[in-house]
Amino acid sequence: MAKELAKAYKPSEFEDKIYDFWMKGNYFHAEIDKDKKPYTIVMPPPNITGQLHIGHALDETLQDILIRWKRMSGYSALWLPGTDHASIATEAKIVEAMRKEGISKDDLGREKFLERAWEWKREYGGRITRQLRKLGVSCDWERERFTMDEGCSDAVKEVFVKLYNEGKIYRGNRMVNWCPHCNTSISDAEVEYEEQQGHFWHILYKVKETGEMLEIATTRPETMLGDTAVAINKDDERYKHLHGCHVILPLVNKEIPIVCDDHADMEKGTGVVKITPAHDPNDYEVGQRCKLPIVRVFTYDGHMTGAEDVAKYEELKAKGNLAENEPEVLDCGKYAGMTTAEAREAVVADLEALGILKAVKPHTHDVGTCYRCHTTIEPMVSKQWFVKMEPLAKPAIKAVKDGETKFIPERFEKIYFHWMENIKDWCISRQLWWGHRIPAFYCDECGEVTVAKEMPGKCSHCGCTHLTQDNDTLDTWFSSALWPFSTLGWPNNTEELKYFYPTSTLVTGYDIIFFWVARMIFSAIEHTGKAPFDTVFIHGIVRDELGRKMSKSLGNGVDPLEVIEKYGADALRFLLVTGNSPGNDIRFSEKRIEACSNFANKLWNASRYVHMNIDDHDVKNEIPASLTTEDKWILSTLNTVAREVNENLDKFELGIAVQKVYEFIWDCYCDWYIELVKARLQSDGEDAQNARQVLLYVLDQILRLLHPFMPYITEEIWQTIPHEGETVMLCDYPGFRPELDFPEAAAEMRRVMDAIRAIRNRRSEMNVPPSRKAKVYIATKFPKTFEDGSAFIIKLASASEVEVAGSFDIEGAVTVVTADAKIYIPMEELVDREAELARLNKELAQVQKRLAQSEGKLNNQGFVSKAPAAVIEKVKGQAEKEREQIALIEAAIAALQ
RNA sequence: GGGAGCAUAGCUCAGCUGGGAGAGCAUCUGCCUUACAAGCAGAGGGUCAUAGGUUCGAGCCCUAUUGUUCCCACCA
Repeated sequence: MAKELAKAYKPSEFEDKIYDFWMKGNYFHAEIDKDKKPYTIVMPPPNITGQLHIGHALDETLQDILIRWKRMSGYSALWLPGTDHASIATEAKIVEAMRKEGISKDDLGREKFLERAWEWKREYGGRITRQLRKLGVSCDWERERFTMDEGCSDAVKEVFVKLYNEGKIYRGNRMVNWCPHCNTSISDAEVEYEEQQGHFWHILYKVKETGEMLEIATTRPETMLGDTAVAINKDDERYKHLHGCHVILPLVNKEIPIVCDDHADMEKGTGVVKITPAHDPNDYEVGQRCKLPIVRVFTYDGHMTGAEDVAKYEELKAKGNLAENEPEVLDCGKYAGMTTAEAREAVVADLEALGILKAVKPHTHDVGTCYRCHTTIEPMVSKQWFVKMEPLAKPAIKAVKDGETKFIPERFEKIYFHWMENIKDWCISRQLWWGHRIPAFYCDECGEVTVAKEMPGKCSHCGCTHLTQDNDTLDTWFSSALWPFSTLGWPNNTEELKYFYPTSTLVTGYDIIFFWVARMIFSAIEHTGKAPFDTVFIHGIVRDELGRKMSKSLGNGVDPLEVIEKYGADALRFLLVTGNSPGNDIRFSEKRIEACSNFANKLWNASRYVHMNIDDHDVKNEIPASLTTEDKWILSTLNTVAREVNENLDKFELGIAVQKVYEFIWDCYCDWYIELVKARLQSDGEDAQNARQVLLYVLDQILRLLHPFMPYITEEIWQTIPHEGETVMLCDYPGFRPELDFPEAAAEMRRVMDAIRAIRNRRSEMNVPPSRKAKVYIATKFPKTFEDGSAFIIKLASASEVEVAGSFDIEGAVTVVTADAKIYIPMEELVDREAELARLNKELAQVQKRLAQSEGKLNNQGFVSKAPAAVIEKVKGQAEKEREQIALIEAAIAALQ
C-alpha cells in the first residue's frame, strides 16, 4: 500500500489498487461469529444480461454504506451478492443472436438451446459483477450466488412441490396476459399500461327476434369474430323487451344470445356490450357467469386462427383431452392468418361495406404492454400454472401491519397493502426455456400429472413409466422471491441460515416493490415462518439534469463507469447520498459531481498538510495529556458529530449523516482547526507535538467516519498515516466518548470564533485588505477567554495587537458587537461617521426586533404556562443576550455622536 | 376512477418526533495567507404554492384549493 500521499488527488490512480488490496485481505468475508451480532443484507441480484447503470450505482452504494458502517460497528456484517438469470431478458438476447445467424429455437431444440444459454451466461454473467466492483462494493464474493445454481434451483423445486401438495399451486385454463412477441404468458405485475390513440367503432348487430339493430361500441372490432353473446343490464328499461332474444353476429352470421349481466353499464355508451370471453378479461368473467362458450380467434403469436388451428383443437377433443375452460377455435376464413392489426382493418372495411358501421370516434385509452418488449398484451385464455394468492397474502399483510418488517419511508407500506389486498392469483408458468423448468410430469398414458422434485419412476396415478416433464419454466420472480433464504442454504437448516437469517435490511427501489419485495415477504413467511428482513429501505430513481427518467431512447443515460473514470467512485457515491432523503428521486448533474469531487480533493489536501507536519516528527496517533482550548473544541465537536452520525444512520438518514461529516471536515477541521493550530505547529517543543497528535487523531477519526461513504480515498490516506491494524475498513467506527467531551472549552472557543468572524465581516464590508493590520480592543465579561484567544484573533482577523478589558473609552473607532464582546477597531481614517451610525442603527433595530419577539413570548401567559421549561429557559437566555447586545450597541452609537 | 409524492434562495435540494429558515451551485466584493484558486475571507438573496384551521407557538399537524410527478384500476 501507499506509504506517501501523492501530490494531487487522482482517484483513478489508486481505486482499483485498493479494491485488490481489500480482496487480498479477504476483508469482505463474513463468518459466523457467536460473539458478534449478525447484520445481513442480500443484494438485489442484477440481471446477468445487465450492464451497470446509475440505478445500480445508487442501490449498491446505499447497501455498501450500511454494511461498512455495521462492520466497523462490531457486527458480523454479511453482504451476500449474486445475479439473476432473468429468463425473459436473457432468452430474448439469445434468440436475437440466433436470429442473426438464421436459426430459431425450434431448429436448435431445447437441450442445445440451453447449452448455448449457459455458454452465454459463462461469458457475460460476470460482467455486471465486475462492473459493480468499481464502485467499491464490499460484498462477500465467496458467497456469491446465482438464481439458477444448484442450491437455488433446489429451493425452487422444494417450494413448488410443497405449494402444490398444499393446494396452493394449481394448473388451469384462465385468462392471462399474453405477449405475442415474447410468446409467453406474463403476470399481472409485468403488464405496463401505456396511453394509446385508438377508436371506438360503433357496429350494428341485428336482433333475430325483433329485427331491430342494436348499436354496440368496441375498441377492438377484430375480436368480434369470437363474440359469444352481447350483454345488457337486466334493469335497463330500453332493452327489457330483448331479454332472452338473440343477435346475428355479423361477418360470422352466427346466432348468439343476449344476456343480462351487471358488467353492462346503463350509463355508458349504448348500454349494450359485445362479449368475447376468449380475448377480454371482463368478457371472460361474464362468460363464466353466464356459462358462455369461449371462442378463440387469435393464435398465440398474434395472428387470426384458421383451419389448421381448428384441426388441432378437434384432435384434442377427439382424444378426450379437453381441459376445463379449453377455448373452442374458430376458422376465421378470409381473415385467417392475418395479423390482428391487419384483421382489424379488414373487418372494419367489411362492416362498412355492409353498411353496419355506424360511426368511428377517436378514443384515447390505456393499453397493456409487455414490460420487457412493450408489445401490446393480448389477453388470452390459456392453460397455465398459478399460485393461489389469498392464503399467502394474508400473513404477509399481517407481518407488515405488526411491524415485523417495516418500510422506510413508511408511506410505501400503503402501496404494499393496497397491492397485497387486491392481489389475484399469480401466473407463474412461462413458455420459455431459460429458467427453472416446472417440476410437473405428465403421464403419457393417463395424462395425469405428478409433481415431484425429480422425474418420478412411474406415474403416481396409473403406474405407467412413461412420463414427460412440463415444457414450461417458472417466472423469474418465482426464484428471486426465495433469494433471502435460498442463498443461505434453505431448505437445509444450515448454520448460515440460523445465524444470518432473517436478514436485516433490504435496499431497493420503489419500482420493484410488487415484483420482488412483496413476493419475498409472502414466500419467506410461507416457507421459513419468518419475514425475510427487518427493514425495507426504499430509494428513488436517478434522473437526468432536467429531471427526466434516464432511458435508452432519450439517450440521456449517465454511464457510472464513465463518471468513475473521470471523477472517481468516491465522488459518485458521495453524489448519490448527499442531499437526498429516503424514497425520493435524485437528479444527476455535472455541477454536483464536481462539488463532490472538490470535497474529496479538500480532504486530500488537508491530509497532505497533516503529513507535512508529522512526517519528520515521531507522532503517535493518540490524544495528548495536555489539551488546549482549540483542541478541546475540535474533540468535543467531533464527539457530537460522531454521536449524531450514528443516530442518523440508525434512522437510515444517510443524506443527513454524510452532510454532517462533510461539514465537520470542511468547516470545522479544515477551515478552523487547521488554521487555529498553524502557529503552534511552527513553534517548538511539547506544544507543537501535542498539536500534531490532535491533528493526526482527528484526521484518523475523520477517515473512519467518512469511510462508509467514500471508501477509497479514506483507505488511501489512512494507509499513509501512522496507524494500527491493516485497513481502515476494520477500524472501530467513531462514537461518543464522554472523556472527550469539553462543553465549556468548546463554548469559550466559540466566543473567540464569533469575534473573529465579526471582525472579518466588518473589515470586509469596509474593503480593508488583510495586509492592513489594526489593533483590536475587546471589551468583554470574559477577559480570560479573549486573552487566551488573542493569538487567534491576531492571526485570523488581521489584528496587529489585541487588548482585552472590561470596558474601554474609545472614540472614532469601528465598532463590532458580538453576543459576548464589544470590539473596537481604531481605523479612524476609514471611519465614515454617518455610515457607521447608519449601520449601528440598523443592527440595533434588528436586535430590538428580536428582543421584542422574545419578550412577547415571555409576557404571553399561554407560552409561560404551557411551553416546556427548557424552551422557556432558552428564550429567557436569548432575551438577556439581546438586552446586553442592545446596551453595547447603544453605547457605541453614543460614542460616535 | 382510486391512491401517493412533491411545491422552501436565481438553479438543484436538505430541514429528524412543531420551539428563532440551511447547504451546494450561480451572483457580487476582497484575497495567490507557506494543504488546497478544485482554494480562503465576506455579502446579497426566501409572505417556506394559496386559503382556512388546531396550538402559547406551524416550513413541519388538520381541511380545502391550485400546479406538478408518479402508482394502481376491467371501463365496452
